[in-house]
Amino acid sequence: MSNRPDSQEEKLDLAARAAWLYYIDGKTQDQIASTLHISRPAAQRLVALAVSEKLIKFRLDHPIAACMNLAQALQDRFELTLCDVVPGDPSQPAAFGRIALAAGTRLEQAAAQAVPVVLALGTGRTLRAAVAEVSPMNRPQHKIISRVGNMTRDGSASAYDVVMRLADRIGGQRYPLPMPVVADTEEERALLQAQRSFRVLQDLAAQAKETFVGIAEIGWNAPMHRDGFITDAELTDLSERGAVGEITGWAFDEQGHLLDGSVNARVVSLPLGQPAGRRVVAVGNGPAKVAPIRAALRGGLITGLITDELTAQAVLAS
Amino acid sequence: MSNRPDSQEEKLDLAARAAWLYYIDGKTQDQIASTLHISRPAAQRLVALAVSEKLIKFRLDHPIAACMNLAQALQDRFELTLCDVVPGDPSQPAAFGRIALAAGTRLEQAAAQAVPVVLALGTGRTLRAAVAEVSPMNRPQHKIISRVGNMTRDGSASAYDVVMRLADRIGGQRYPLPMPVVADTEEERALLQAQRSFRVLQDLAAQAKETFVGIAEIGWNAPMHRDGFITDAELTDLSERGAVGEITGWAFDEQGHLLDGSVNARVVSLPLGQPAGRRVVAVGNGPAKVAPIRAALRGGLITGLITDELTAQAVLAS
DNA sequence: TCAATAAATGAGCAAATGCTCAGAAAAGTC
DNA sequence: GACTTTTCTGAGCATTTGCTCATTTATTGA
Repeated sequence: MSNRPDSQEEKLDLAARAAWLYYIDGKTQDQIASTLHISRPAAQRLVALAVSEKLIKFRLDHPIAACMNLAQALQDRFELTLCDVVPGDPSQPAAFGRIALAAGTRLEQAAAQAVPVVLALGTGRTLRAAVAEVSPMNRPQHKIISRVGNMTRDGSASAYDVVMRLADRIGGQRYPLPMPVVADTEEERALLQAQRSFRVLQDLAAQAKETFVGIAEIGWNAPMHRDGFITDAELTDLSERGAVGEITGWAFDEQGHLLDGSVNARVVSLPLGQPAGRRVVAVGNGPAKVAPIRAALRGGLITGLITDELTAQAVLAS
Repeated sequence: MSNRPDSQEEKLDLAARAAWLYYIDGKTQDQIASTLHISRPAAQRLVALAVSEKLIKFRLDHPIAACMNLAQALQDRFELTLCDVVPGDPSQPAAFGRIALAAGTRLEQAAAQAVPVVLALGTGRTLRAAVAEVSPMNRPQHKIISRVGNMTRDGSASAYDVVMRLADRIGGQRYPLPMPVVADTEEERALLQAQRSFRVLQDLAAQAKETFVGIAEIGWNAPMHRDGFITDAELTDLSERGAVGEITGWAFDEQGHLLDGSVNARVVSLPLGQPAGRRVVAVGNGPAKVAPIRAALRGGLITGLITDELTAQAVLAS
C-alpha cells in the first residue's frame, strides 16, 4: 500500500479506529491488534496517540466535573496539597452544609488513623459545623489543640470553640487555649504566652501535621468584630492598614502578608507559619470570603482549601 | 458521616470523582484510592461504575467515528464477521478510491500470510481497483481462483477479470474460469461444469477461507447487462421475477433469496452458499448498490461488507 | 550507491487493572 | 433480639497495559 504524503493522516485514522475499539467498543488491546492486523504494542501506541492527540475525549457528565476542574486549577496555581470544591447549589448560593460535610470528611479521615496524631484547629461557625459531621469514634491517642484563644476581652467564652466538640466525638485529649484572642497590651500577651499552658500548646502545634482553620474577612460585622475580639477602633486601624482577612486572629493584607504591628502585635494565637510538611487547611465559602481566601493563597498562608464552586470560581477570576 | 437517604447519590458523586481522576487527570487507581481514602479495589469499582452509569463519556473527534458506529451496527444486525465502512467524502459522494483502498488492505492482509491460502474472487470494477492497491509481494504458495466466468457469450473476455491482476501482484498460482458467465442453455452449463477446469475450481473453492466479490444491481445498464452477460429479454425476465441484485452472476430478490430458474438456471459460476467458517466479503458502494447490499445481507448471502458511509447509512435505514 | 542518522518495531518485563472469592457488615424478617 | 438474606469489602491472582531496549527498517545526504 503506497502512502507517502498522507502517512501521518493514515496513522491518525488508525489511531482513531484503535481508540474507538478500545474506549467505545471496550475491546482489549490484544483484540484490537488482531482486528487491525498489527502487533499488540502497536495497538497500545495507537491508543496512546489518539489520547495524546486528543482524538478521543473524556467528558464527565456530572456536577462534580466542574468542581474537580476548579479544585485542580486552585491546586496548580497555588501549590496546594489539598483542595476540595463542593458543588454550588444555585438555589442556595451559600453551600454551607456541603462545605461542612466536606471538611468533616477530611477531619474524620485525619482522625481515623490508628497512630496518634495532633490535630490543630481554629474556630468559627464553619469549623463547628464541620465537626458536627464527624462520626463518633474512639481515638484517645489523638491530641486536639486550639491554635487560637476562645475568650473575648470581657472574659466570656466564644460559642465557636471547636476543640471540645471534636474531642467529644472522637474521644481525644483536649487542649483548648483559655485566653483572649487579642490581649490588651503587648506586655499582657508576653505574660500570657509565657504561661505553661501556652508553651505546651506551642510544642504540640509543632507536631501537628494537619491544621484546620476558618478564614474570615476584616470588616464591620465580620466575626472578629461581631464577636467582640476587636474594638471598633482596632477594626478601623486594621482596615486602614490594608487588612482584608484573618486566620486565627492574624490579620493579613491583599498579598497575604501578615500585618506588622496593629492588632497583630497583641494576637495571642499560635504563629501561622507552617514548617514544610505541615498542612494548613482553610475552610470557608461565600462572597465575603473570596478576598481573604485569595490573599491567603497568594501569601502562602494556607496549603489546603475547602470551599464551594462559586467561591472557587471567584477566587480564580483574579 | 450520616448518609441514609442519598447514599446512592453520594456513591455516584464519588464515582464521578474517581472517573475524573482516572480519565481526565490520568491518575492510577492506586493514587485515586489514597486520594479518596478508599481501598484500591473500591477505586476500581467506582471507576467501573462511572463507566457503566455513563457518567463518563468517550467521544471520538474524528471522521472515522461515524464509520465505526455504522460498521458495528451492520455487523450486529447482520451477524457479519467483517465490516469496513470508509468515510464518505461529501465533495465526492462515491468514495470509490477509499473503498478500493480498504478492500485492497483486506486483500493484502489475506495474502500476507505465510501459510498457503486459497483466495476466491469475483469480478468487477471495484474489485479491480482494490487489487491495484495491493502492494506487490511474493507468495507463490497461494492460489487465486475465480468464482465466475470472464467471457461474454460472444466470446470476448471481460475487462474486469481480477484473478490475473492479483496474481501478478502477489505471485500466486492462477485459476481463472475461462467460460461464459451465463450459458445459452442448461445443457451447455452442464457440459461446461463437467469440464476438468471447472471441477478443479470447485474443489479449490471448498478450501477458500476468504472470498471477495463485487455486488451489483439488476437493471438497464447494470454491469450484467452493460457488459453483455445477459440479454435485454433476460434482464426483463429477471426484473419481473423480483431480482434486485446479483453476485457473481447469481441473481437474488429483495429478501436475498436466489431466484429459482430464469437466468440462474444457466449461470456457470461457482455456487454461492458458504459452509460455516468461510467468509464472503462483498465490496461496493453507491446509491445503486444499496438495495442489492441490503438484500444480500438479509438473505445471508454475504458475511462481510466493505462499503462507504453513505451506502452504509442507506442500508441501515430500512 | 552507500553509509549515517532517524524512526518504527516487537520482545520482554514491571506496573496497573479487573475479577473471583471468602468473609464482614448491613438490611430486612420473624 | 436473633436469625436470614443481601450487599459490601478487600485479599489474592490472572490478565491487561505501559514502557524500555535492542533490532530492524526507512530516510537522508554525500
